[in-house]
Amino acid sequence: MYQRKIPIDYSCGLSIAMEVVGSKWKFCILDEISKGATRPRDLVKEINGISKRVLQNQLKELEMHDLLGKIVYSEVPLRVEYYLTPAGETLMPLIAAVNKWGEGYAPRLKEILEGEPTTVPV
Amino acid sequence: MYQRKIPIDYSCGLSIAMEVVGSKWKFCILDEISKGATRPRDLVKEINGISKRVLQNQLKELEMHDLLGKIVYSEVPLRVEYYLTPAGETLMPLIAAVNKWGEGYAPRLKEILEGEPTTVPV
DNA sequence: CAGGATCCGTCCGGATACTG
DNA sequence: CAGTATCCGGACGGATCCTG
Repeated sequence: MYQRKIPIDYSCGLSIAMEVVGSKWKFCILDEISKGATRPRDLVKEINGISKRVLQNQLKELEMHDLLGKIVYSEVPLRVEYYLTPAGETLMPLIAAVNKWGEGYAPRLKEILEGEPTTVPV
Repeated sequence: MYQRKIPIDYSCGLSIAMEVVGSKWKFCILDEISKGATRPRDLVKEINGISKRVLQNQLKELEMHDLLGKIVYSEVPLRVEYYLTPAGETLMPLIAAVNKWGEGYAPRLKEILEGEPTTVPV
């Protein structure tokens, strides 16, 4: 199993939050699930650039942290649906805020990454 | 240099945000700087578990993304101070919200990680 | 389809040493 | 003190195969 090098600082909200949702994908996953993409297959399809394997890991962690729940339908082929737990729901306003911030920041990032092509390249 | 596997989706706020602040340490760094720990040495001291090397990387990225600015005083020994840019300031409400969420979630995480020791161990 | 296991290359990050 | 470079072991993640 995974062993932390340093113990969690329960007194620091940021540490806690980063421990639980501080990864590149979790907000996206929670967001997509809230929008109705409840099955792993759909999530892989909807989330830009995530692989099946990484998704599975993230889902497992989110479930372990009680942010996601899971229903297994014993059908053939197998069907599984994830849903937001009450704890997961509490993240939605945060995710919305982060999303909004990102939208506002987008032009700046674009400028930074693509530079100012003031002169037309030959 | 660093080459993305997949192009950034500028239309998705979450993608943008994760690209820029989606790492374990950046919120902590910005938070500490806003609290007055402006020098790298202080940041290493204040931030639980970060190494000098990783800090330098994160500072460089934050500066590159225009969330942090930097003043170099030509003293001996050298002194450098980082500060929040206006763009960096726009993150503060978000960081506060994340921090607050983490505080609220802390008890649950503790319960999950440390289990329920209902019976007293010998 | 969900998801676990394995192989294996890549990259991250700690330790260390050096410069201005 | 701040910042960069190098070495190097370990973790991460893609590709693939297999099961229920």
